[in-house]
Amino acid sequence: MAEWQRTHTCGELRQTHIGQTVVLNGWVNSYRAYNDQIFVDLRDRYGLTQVVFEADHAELFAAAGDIRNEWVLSVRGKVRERLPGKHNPKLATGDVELVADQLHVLNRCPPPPFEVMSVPLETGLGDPELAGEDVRLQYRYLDLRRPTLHRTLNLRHRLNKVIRDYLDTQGFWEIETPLLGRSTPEGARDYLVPSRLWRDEKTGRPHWYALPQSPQLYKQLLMVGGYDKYFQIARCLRDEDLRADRQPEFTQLDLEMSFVEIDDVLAVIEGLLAEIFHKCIGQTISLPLPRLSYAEAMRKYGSDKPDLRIVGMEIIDISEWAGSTEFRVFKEVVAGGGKVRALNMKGAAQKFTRKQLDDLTPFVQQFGAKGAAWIKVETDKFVSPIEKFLPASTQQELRKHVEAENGDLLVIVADKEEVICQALGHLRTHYAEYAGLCDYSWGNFQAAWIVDFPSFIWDEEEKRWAANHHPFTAPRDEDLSLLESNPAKVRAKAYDLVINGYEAGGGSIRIHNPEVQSRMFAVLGMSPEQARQRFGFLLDALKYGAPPHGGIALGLDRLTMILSGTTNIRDAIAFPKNQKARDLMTGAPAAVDPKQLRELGL
RNA sequence: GGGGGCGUAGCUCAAUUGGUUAGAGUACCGGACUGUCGAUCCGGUGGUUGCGGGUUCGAGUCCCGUCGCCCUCGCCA
Repeated sequence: MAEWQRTHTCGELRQTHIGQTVVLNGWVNSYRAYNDQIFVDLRDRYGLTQVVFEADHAELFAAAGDIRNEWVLSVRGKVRERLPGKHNPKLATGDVELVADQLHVLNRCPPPPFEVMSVPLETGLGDPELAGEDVRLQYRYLDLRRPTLHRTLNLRHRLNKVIRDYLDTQGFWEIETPLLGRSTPEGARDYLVPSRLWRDEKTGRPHWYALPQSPQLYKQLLMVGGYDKYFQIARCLRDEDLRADRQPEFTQLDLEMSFVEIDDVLAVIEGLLAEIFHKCIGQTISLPLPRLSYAEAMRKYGSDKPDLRIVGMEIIDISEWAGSTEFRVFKEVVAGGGKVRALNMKGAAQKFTRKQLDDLTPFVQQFGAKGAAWIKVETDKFVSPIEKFLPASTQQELRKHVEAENGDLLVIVADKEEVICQALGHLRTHYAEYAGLCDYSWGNFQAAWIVDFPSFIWDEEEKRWAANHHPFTAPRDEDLSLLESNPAKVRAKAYDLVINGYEAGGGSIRIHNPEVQSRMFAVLGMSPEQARQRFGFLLDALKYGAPPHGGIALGLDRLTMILSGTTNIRDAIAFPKNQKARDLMTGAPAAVDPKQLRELGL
């Protein structure tokens, strides 16, 4: 071992080490210089240790005077107990300090573009004056030194390990699938990779691989291949616009099982989740998770990924009541086939000023609604701009129907059903915290399954039915007969895992019957020839004895984000891209050498 | 592609109604200091107010354009 190499980490030294000569390696977190002594806090992945340089060691002391933040040091010295009253309870190593007798500067560091220095996690003070995210992304290797990111990536490591260990005990095999595949239509935009060896004979242009949006097709083929319990921690790529919880490349736990129905898949994932919560963050979750139908989620929460941390803020259909009132706006919407629904914010009436109530209308207009009516419910009356249209008996009926109590605030939107869901759903999440009807503190995890999704949604642009999940998702057996006659009513054997308002995963039971698969393509307006051209290999495979099968994929970046308590997916990824899909550190995407392009025929 | 927010010192921010030489904290440089620990105290360096144009006696501030970053709608089976 080289003399500069560490014998201990910076989070390790305790009173039991007093008197020992040790070597620490690490980065300078901060330094405090006096006439006759210099304190340096040395930081590594494991913690922070105070190093003291004393003036009686003249040469060493002079060298230590040059030390600046983020230098990489090796310090040898003797561990000693701190002076009485000088112990630092904020540090795990705060009872001791290292008195230096030898210093190796392993590397210097210019003043960094932003301050990395961080107070230890155990102080709970967090990172002071965190620099802007774009600067931190440009110097990601510096940002990664912060203990917060160390902690998140450690959590992510444990998540991966727990998944592998648990699924192994359940008999799953981890199998890799190709990154270079064939572009298939439907779904997200592909990232394409040109082939150097193959090109189109007519145009001379290269043929293309597509990077996987998910290993969907391969995992179904593995089922046909007899690998009845498969999983993979797989990178997926989609060339679509980004969000706070979406990256162009992301990681999924991809999983598939044969000879199963919905309950079998959900049971495996519930077992895995319990293990994850227990082993990654020391929490217990109660099983089984609640299941909500898509229809119910939309009706009560206006969303297929409701945040169930919000309580006392449900949407209630009041169409029947509204249609019978003398208020023209309501009557006309109901007569025209629309709906009227109210969001009841329990006990929130007094929190909203007149201005804030007036601002509800522009808020819902973002989602296509014409306006929002509000009612402050008081013991003996309604306070509302539409109060004059509602005689006392009518008010009484509404009060009873929505179970309104003194102090509740009702927000009413009359429109097409989708518009109401959008408007009131967003209203619910947007105002929950202000209305005091949610607990967003870390540790409150509300998970649920959303089931019974519709198989199809109408694509207005293309004037055809489109697969809501994907075209291989099996319809519920009892809905098969509606496939041709009433596609809108067909429910899929699909399920989403929703945690705290995020879609953490989703999957389905697949179609294993070629005849059903053909009918499915027909509904989607795809001719047998088209289907054959696009998915021929899968259709062939289904013919050659495909077992009934189904699976799920969990978004591990999102899961890490949720478990670590951040709302930014970039905080859960070591080297993320920004909102325009750029890597600010490497500068990707970038132009390439024309020679490379010529080789590819581009 | 649409909507919103932001852009001032290396970093985090301030700057009254459009009005004097654009300030502070931190980092950096120099000095002081016998135990600090997000050290403290004194002094100093540091600015094309993202960029371009316009209005005005006068623009960090108002207008137009443009670039960048964030949030969001569309999009993401």
